[in-house]
Amino acid sequence: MSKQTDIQIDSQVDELLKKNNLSITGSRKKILQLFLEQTGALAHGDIEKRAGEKFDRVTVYRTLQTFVDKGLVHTIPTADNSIRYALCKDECSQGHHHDHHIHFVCSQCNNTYCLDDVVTPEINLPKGYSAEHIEVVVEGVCKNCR
Amino acid sequence: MSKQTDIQIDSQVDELLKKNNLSITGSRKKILQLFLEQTGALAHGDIEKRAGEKFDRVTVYRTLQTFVDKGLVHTIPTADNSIRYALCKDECSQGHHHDHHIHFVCSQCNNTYCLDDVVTPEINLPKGYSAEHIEVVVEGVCKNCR
DNA sequence: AACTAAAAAGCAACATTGTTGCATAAAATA
DNA sequence: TATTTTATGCAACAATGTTGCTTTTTAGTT
Repeated sequence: MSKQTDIQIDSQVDELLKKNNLSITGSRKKILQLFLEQTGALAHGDIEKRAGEKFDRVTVYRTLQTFVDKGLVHTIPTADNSIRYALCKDECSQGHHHDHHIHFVCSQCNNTYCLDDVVTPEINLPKGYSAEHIEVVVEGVCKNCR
Repeated sequence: MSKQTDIQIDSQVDELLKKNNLSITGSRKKILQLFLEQTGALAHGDIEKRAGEKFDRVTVYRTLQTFVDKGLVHTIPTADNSIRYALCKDECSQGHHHDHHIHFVCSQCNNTYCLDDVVTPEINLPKGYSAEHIEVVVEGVCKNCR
């Protein structure tokens, strides 16, 4: 994958927002850019920090919520009370989430990755339980930290 | 499984605390009792409510932390910023967690269950990643709500 | 049973995180 | 460019989590 120029990212951002019927605003562009600029997932706090104190906290909350509602990003549950958000891949934005990949949290660098090629396994539930969604989060050491 | 009397639960609580080298105090007994009295997992907030405003919030935080440290309870990651805590089964308290079961969150009643009989599956990670712990959370409808 | 050292609980103050209503500003549409 | 719709910023608030310190309770000892 070749590194994109700023201009390329910028137009990619506009396109993504349009595709999801969102008006193009400063905060949405900036936050979406943060997601595109890096591989892992971002917590609300990360975004506030990296946005460079340009946006109100409320705006960040509302923007993230909008992105989740529109299917642009998905949430990743954690055990430390800080939901992570990650960009959905192409298949998501069509309306139904393609949420069948697993997530990986590195215990060293604390980065969160979507392992898009690893499909969630089948789970055999006891009688009476029915599954709507399966979330798999693997904790360990990532390829950059070993 | 037959319903236990209060006295039975009470002595079970003392035993559990002793086994984990914890001094026996009012809040620890009460909180442990809450866990034993019900099947699912509890969030910090649940405990504050059910304890009947008897304990300081700080005490609840510290007690839960102690329980996690000693391996009496384990945490369950969620996507709504409210960590759930659940009692570990016997095998845990020996020192190393027997954390190979999956968790189930009911989208109707919002209860969280440990499905102790459902073992976490093997996950084939990409080259370079190594797993230390695998967490599986299934969301769906539980046997009481369908 | 009383004494003592260690540990936990309670309290107050604070820090962080998340929410709501409303006025203002910016974007989309005509 | 004017108008409508939508998003942002601000202020105030609510909820959640943390820290230091004093008082109380527990467990061990005499």
